[in-house]
Amino acid sequence: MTILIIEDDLRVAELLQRGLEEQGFKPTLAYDGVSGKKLALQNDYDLIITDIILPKMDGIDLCKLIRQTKPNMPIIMLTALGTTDDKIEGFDAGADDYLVKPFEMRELMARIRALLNRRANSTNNSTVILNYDDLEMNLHTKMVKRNDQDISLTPKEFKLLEYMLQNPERVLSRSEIADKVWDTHFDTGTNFIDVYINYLRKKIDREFEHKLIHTKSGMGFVLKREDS
Amino acid sequence: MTILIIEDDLRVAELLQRGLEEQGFKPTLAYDGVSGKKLALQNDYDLIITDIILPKMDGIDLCKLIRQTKPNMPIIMLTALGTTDDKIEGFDAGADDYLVKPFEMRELMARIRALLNRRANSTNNSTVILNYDDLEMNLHTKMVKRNDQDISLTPKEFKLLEYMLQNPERVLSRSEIADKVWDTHFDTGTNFIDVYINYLRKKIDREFEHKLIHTKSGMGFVLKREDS
DNA sequence: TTCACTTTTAATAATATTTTTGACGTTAAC
DNA sequence: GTTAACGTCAAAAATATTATTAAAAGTGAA
Repeated sequence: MTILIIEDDLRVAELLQRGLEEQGFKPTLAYDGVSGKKLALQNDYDLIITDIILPKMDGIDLCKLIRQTKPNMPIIMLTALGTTDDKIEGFDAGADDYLVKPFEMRELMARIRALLNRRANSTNNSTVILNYDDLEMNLHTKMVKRNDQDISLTPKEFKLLEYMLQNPERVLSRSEIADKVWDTHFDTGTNFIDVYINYLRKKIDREFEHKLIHTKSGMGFVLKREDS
Repeated sequence: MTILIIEDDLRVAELLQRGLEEQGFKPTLAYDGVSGKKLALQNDYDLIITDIILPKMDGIDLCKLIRQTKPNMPIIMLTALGTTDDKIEGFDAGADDYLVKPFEMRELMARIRALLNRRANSTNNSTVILNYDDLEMNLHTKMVKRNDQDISLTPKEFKLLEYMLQNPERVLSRSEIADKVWDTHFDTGTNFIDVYINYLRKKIDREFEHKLIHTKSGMGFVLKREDS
């Protein structure tokens, strides 16, 4: 979960950054309205936290601008301006929540969670994602990641890994793989499956501490967490 | 817009009722948790405002119960309990917002509007400007910019890029592109999509350091930030 | 109609992927 | 321990896919 923090007070910014990191979020900092706007429009954050009083462009205008292109972006205003008029101005600009400084970090976290939960529920997630350990395959976008790192696969590699992810922790024999991934029922006499397993290992396991693809000698291959 | 108010303090309940009616909402009142629950589950309100301290069933349990069957129902907690722990308990129960008494009616109204707007926005998408990285497309003026530099596209180029901007970071197959951009369901046997991708690359990527259009051999094309 | 521009087609060059091969390392049964 | 069978992996060969042109065909405004 990535969060953009737009805040010119360094002390507050760093406090927020640390707090969010502790909760497992990935915060990015911007110190003025213009660079905040640029970051907000050019990247896909899950949430934006902005101060109102900022150099170059204030949080109200910034919020309106972001709303034009990203009407669903969750935005929290976090500011010292605490009158009801200030709050109404913030909400009218398109803020989803408004918190007055000084605030308690725990309350901010609760409000962030409430906002993100709502979005997770409302967006119709029809994308199919296959998961195993820190390996992730999105069948809709055709993207594969391990530990949040993009991995590019060729079509055959993709299809093989897809089959393994559909059958995790199960030993898949060569003939079964040939059947399901290559649609071929006869042995061509070559070891093309071994070669492809090797390609996958290079891309998926080589750079990582714990391996996911294991050989069961005489039987086939398994996608599995630990060696056994 | 119908709103359910669950509040046992008659004075507050009537104040809310009057205030909401003035703003054009149609409020319904419940004076204890059990009847509030019954109303909430049997009717389709647009929003629920509930106190925490209530006869028969408290607002926390009530909120959890409603969430089980109506995960997207906007719920605001409005209560005298103002510690951070109270707020966190409220949000954890599934509240979308939490306001401490005494409150200003105008702030409550602003928060109600923010909550309802967000729901309205999440259903109908009326974005005028499409963004990805430093690429920007204005559907209204038909202007395309990269890094603030104007780019002129032909109608087909524009439609293709629009489709890619609507599906960033997703591999789009040729047949899908043919479907959505050319409205053709059959393979003409020619490589017109490749030609158009090439046109787009010339205008959008050629002069820039980091490329945005990438080929996934055997799969299709992606609009994406870094190479992978 | 002509002109300027856009779209489509098609041929060829450039890349990428898939398959085969074979040398070498491991493993497990005897 | 020896020795087949099995597994690994780099590289070559065979295919398949994609990029780049240029030219032909279509389109709409003056």
